[in-house]
Amino acid sequence: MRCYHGQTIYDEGTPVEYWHRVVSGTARRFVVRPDGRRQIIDLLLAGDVFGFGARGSHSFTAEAIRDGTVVARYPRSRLESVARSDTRVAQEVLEMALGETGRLQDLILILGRTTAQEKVGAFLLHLAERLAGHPADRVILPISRYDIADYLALSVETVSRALTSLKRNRIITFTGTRQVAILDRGAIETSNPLGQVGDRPRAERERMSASDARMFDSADFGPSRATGVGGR
Amino acid sequence: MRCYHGQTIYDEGTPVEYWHRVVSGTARRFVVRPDGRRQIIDLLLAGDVFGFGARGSHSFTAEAIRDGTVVARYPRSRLESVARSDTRVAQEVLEMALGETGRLQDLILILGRTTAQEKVGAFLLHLAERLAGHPADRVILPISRYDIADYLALSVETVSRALTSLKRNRIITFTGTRQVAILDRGAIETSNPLGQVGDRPRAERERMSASDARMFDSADFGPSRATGVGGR
DNA sequence: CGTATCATTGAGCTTAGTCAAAAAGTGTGG
DNA sequence: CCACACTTTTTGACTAAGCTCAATGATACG
Repeated sequence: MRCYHGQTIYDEGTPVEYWHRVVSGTARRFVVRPDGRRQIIDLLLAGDVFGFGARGSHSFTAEAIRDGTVVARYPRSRLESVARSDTRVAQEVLEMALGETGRLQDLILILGRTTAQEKVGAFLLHLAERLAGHPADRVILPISRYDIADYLALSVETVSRALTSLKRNRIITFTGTRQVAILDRGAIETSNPLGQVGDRPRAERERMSASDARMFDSADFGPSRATGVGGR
Repeated sequence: MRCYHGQTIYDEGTPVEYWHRVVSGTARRFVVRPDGRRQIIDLLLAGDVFGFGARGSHSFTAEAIRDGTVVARYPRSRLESVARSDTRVAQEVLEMALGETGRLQDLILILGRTTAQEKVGAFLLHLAERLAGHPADRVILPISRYDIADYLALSVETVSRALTSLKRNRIITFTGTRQVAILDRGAIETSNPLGQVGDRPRAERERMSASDARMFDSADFGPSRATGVGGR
């Protein structure tokens, strides 16, 4: 199945009939909220398998991003009957599902970052690694700033400004609007809103102390004494 | 395995030896960033299966939240050998993996919301549904405001303010600090930073136009003409 | 009844969103 | 080959929302 830019692969709400794999090109899974905002929840690159989340109907719409994107479809019923008889196939099916899980976890980690610069920086590292198959310091962005914005839950302007800022701070460079070179990987990975590193402000100081204290306190008592709603 | 508040179920970086299921109680999977900030990427309630993401070693730490949380462990090797011979088990294993995927997708949708009030509101609906097994209007929060904050990537203060604000707007009520009643479900689901609804500002007006135009333009030409890096 | 933790509220500051417009690519047809 | 139309990207000014720091209640536990 060869797709053009923006072509729908499957629609939200339609029954799950196939499993899909991106052979080449780029695609996205997304929802459009009632307020018209689009949220991309999964960015699909060559080799990625997708579209088996819900057993009933699709929770998201899938679209090709780049012209010429090729997507392979496997009939669900056939794949599952084969999996029933061949456990190696069943194993592979599971592996593919885990691949999707991994992508979603990565996105959650990126979305959890505080500043736009961190999000965009983490996204670049993530994308570079996925495209190259290993950590790399050059990326050719297969998607527009708009797509990045909808993927990171930021506005386009903020994405653009974050990129400019990263460039000004010599953390990345551009060899073209969509060609990025990562200069200072460490600055992205350990980046901290206030620039300082290694202070361990909150989790250790305030929150972990609770768990730690309790762990040491009650370790000898074994499995606790009370459960009442509200934890401790 | 009966756990106390804050007890580690498995540690980040350790090999994956078991699959886990929450029998009763509540648990969390999280990472602690270099800056000390904790990010919860998965909230685990009774019945949830977890801990099979990476095949090598765990990417996250798992901890019990409430005293008396009971977690069952299934040796990975045994489960997999059984799955190899029994395809029904293999099928179930896949179902469980899909359950995790669903939770992650839900979180991404929540994190993608713009305002704190929307995030917290969506979280309440999500939690109510998971706890009751169906959409419900009463929730007893099994976790603290701190946990909510780390789950939604907000500060505790903002979570607290969002709850107060939802209460002031008669969208929720409290019958206790951790007991919430949802009064106006619609106000949460369609909530919009500016209060207006149904305008479809951006995706339709600016972005979709691109895809739509191209779809109509090139639909008859079939699989496109150019692919060059950078798409359109 | 102290002593933690958990929860709420206030003041000031930083950051991202919004609105608006200009600049830089990209492809098309004359 | 160049001018035009369109999209993508960047930048500016202003506004609004969340984070930080700080302090004050509320609640559970020993």
